Amino acid sequence: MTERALTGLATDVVVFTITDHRLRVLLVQRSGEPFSGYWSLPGGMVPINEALDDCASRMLREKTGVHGVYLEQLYSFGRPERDPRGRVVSVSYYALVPPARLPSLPAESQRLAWKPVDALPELAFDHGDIIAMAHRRLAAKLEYSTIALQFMGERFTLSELQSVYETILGEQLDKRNFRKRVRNLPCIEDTGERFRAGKHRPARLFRVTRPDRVDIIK
Amino acid sequence: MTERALTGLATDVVVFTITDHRLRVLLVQRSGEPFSGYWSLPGGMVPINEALDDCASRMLREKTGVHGVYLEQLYSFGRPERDPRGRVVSVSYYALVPPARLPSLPAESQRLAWKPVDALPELAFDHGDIIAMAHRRLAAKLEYSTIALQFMGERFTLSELQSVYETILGEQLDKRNFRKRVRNLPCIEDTGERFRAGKHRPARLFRVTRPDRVDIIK
DNA sequence: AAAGTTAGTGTCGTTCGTACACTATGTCAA
DNA sequence: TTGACATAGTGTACGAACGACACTAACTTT
Repeated sequence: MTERALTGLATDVVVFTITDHRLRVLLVQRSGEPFSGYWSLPGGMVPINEALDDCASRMLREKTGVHGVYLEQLYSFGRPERDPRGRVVSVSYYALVPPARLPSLPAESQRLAWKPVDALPELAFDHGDIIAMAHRRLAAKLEYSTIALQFMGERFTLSELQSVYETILGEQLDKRNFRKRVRNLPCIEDTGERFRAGKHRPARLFRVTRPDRVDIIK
Repeated sequence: MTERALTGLATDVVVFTITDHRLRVLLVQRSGEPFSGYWSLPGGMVPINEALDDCASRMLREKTGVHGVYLEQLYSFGRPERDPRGRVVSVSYYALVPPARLPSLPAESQRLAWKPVDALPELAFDHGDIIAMAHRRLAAKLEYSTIALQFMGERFTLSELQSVYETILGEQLDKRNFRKRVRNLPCIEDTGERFRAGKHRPARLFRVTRPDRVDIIK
C-alpha cells in the first residue's frame, strides 16, 4: 500500500472530435510512473485561484490550442485509490472540437494522439470510466438537444450532420426521418449554396444560426 | 481581500423531503463566521481516505440518522471566491427522504430545520445555486425516470404519488392522464388493499416492486 | 448517352400526449 | 335512513410525433 499523504484536486478533460467517421478522444501517453506508457486524459492540478471551468478550458487550450468550443462539467471522480500516489479527486469535463478546427498536433510529441473511442489503448487511472461516462452523456444529449451541431463547421450538409449522429450513436439512422427531425429546427438555416464533391448531385449547405448555443429540444 | 491559503474539498448534500405538500430542504443555521446566522446545506470536508459518495452518505446519516435513501452526485462548485476563508471546492449531492422515514430532529438544535424550497431563508456561500440546480435536476428526472417513487413509503395511493409530482413540479396535473402514465409502469403493483381516510371512498394501495431501483422510462 | 454516386423527397400506420366531466364508494350528521 | 360531502376512479377523441419504407433528381465521368 502506497503512502497516502498527497492530496489534490485535478481536472481531466475528455476532448472529443470526429474524423474519418470515428469518434475520437485526445489522449496523452504517460512517460513517468505510475502507469508509465499508459494513456491518459489531458488534465492537471487545479491552481488555488482558478475556477474549475477555467482550469478545464486552459487544459484544453494548452494541449490543443483550441478555445471557445463546447465544454461541460461531467462528473467528479473521487475513489481514494484512483491514484496510487495519493488522494486526488478529479473534476472531469468533456469538450467537443469540430474537425474543421482540429489543431495539427505537434509532430515531435508522439505522446499526444486522437484515439478512436471504440479502440482505446490501455488507460491510466480510472480514465476509461471517465471516457465511458462522457460518451454516454454525449449520446444521451443527441436525443434531446442540439449538441451535435457543435461538431459542424461554418457550413455543412445534412448528410454530414447525419453522419455525426451515426458515429456517436454507433448505429445507422433513416435518412428521411432524420431530415424531417432536423429540417425544422429553428437553429438550422438553409444558405442557398450548394456543395459539390465527387461525381454526384451537389448537396445544400446549411448554417447554424447561433453557433455558441446548445438548445434543449422538446 | 481575505487571505487565500486554505484549500479543501467538501461535500454538501441537498436533502429533499416532502411534507405538508411542500418540497423541503434540510438546512443548518450557521453560528460562526462567515455567514453567521445564515443557513447552509449539511456538509463538510472530505477526509483523505473517504470516497466522495461515502462522505455524502455519512453527512446525511450524521445530520438525520437516515441511511439507504436515494443519493446522487449533482455537480462540483469551485469558484475561487465561493468561500471567503479560502479555496474550498464543493462536490454536491442530493438525497431524497420519504416523509415516512423522516427523523424527529433533535429538539435542542433549533439550528437544523426543513425549509420549503419556495421560501428559503438567507443562504450562505453559493448554496442557493446548489439547491436551485438540485431542484431542476429532480424536476427533470420526474419526466423520464421513476425517481418520484423514492418519496413513497411501503404502500401508497396514486393520489399521494400525484401529489408528489405536483409538489416538485409546482403545477397541477390531470388525474386521468397521470394515472394512465403511472398505472402501467412495471415497477408499480396493486396490493389488493384499500386505504380509508376521512369520509370518502377508500383508495387502492400500491407498492413499489423494486424500492431500491430508479428506472429510466422510454 | 449510359453508368455511377450521393442528394433529396412523402405516405401511412402506430403511438403518445393532452384536453376534458362524470360516476363510485365510503363517512358523517341530521 | 337518507342526504350531503369528499375523495377515488374511469374513457374518449383529437392532434402530434415517430418509425418503417423506395424511388427520383442531379451531377460527374467515361
